[in-house]
Amino acid sequence: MPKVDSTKNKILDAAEELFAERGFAETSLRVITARAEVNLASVNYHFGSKKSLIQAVFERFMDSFTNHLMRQMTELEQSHQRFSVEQVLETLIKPLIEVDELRPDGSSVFMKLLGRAYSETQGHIRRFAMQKYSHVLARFTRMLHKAAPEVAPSEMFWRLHFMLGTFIFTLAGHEALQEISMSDFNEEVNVEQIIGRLVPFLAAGFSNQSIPIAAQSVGEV
Amino acid sequence: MPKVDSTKNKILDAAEELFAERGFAETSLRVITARAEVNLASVNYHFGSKKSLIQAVFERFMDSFTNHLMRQMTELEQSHQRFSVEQVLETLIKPLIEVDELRPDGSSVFMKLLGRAYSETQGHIRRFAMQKYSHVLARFTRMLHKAAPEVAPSEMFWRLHFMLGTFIFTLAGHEALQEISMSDFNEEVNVEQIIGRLVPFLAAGFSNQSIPIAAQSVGEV
DNA sequence: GTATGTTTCAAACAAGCGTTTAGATTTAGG
DNA sequence: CCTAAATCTAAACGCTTGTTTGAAACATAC
Repeated sequence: MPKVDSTKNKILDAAEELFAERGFAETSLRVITARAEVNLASVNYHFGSKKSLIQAVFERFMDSFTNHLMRQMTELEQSHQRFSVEQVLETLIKPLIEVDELRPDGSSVFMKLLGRAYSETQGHIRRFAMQKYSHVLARFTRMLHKAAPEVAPSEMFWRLHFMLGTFIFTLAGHEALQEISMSDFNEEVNVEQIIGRLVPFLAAGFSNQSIPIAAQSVGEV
Repeated sequence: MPKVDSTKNKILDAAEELFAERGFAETSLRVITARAEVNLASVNYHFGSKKSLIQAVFERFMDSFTNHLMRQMTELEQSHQRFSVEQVLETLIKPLIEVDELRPDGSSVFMKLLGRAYSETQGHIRRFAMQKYSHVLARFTRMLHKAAPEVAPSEMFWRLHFMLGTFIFTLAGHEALQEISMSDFNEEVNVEQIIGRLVPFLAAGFSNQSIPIAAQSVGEV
């Protein structure tokens, strides 16, 4: 797919930025088409409705991200017979960063958008994502299980979602945190450094042996 | 403050539920006043604007929560000379649960509302909260530092926000997760059990000794 | 009981929304 | 070059939004 400046793409680009900045409901089609420099009616012509546009925006960057991620997971599996939880988590880093570096301004639109999609609109996007990208999540889960077979499946489920939550939540709001960090500690940190702190934090939580409730059978892969 | 069924309170109660269910932007004053069984104009009469109403809703439950939390922290400080990270995190549990149990239907409105407030509206509520409740956060930070003095201040900052993120994110979306857990593992879990899994997970991450970048001085607990 | 201040109410307001329409313009194929 | 399909455009549609209005209802005090 060549990167053409078609009306459709101009709308997607503008919508992506604006949705990330202001949220879905708070962004009108008029400001989107104004920034994209296209006619108002073209949104409905090309996408049918605003709801479909939101989904199209979400799908475009999510496809890109999951493709990167799948490649990273394959790479890890092929290069290492055994791998750690930390290594599995690290497969997220490159895709997470590269998806944003493609953008012209380079401001991390992806993370903010993901945060919006997760919380907004009664979780309707979330359900869609769980369906369309379930195979990616399943593969990621399988790799985590291989890295830490001592964690029981149901416990694994919860810890995985704890990790996803932290990732999305932290990175979606990272700009505010970066500001505070700068003013409180005179410490300039970029997104990669935040992830660098985040991964060990999560890996430690994930691999934690103290199981709160009933311990299940400890199997093997 | 006696629990009066004043128009003002009826509006706050209805708005709280609806904001949690559907978000701020997606909830109109008309549905709020309809559920509250009051006149549409009374919102502007009592609160001035919708924006002020949102802030009033947020403030009411946040005040209640932070009061509980402050009491819990005092209790822990008075009963133990030394305490663990896990114990500090556990001070969150009761306030988190009790704030919701006050509600008539008992459905965890608080967590959902907090999630909304965190992500929505350009972080405008978040900034307001950081300002008004900064002393609570400061005290919580101080207690964490006392529990784990080996964690450097800047590292502490990040880990604290990782934890906050996970807490809010997980609990805001806990209903979806509970559903999945039910269908995938036939495991019925309540909010307390989720928190029961969450606390050790976070404590392990927080106390993690493997520091990613420059290793600081390693003290003692 | 009348006067004063507060609260409620139905109705209307202007503004913004997503969407539709119908005609102009551009594009592509024979 | 002509035709037919695809795309773009300005204008309007119907609807919902937050807010305002001015009178009615209520409460309180003298």
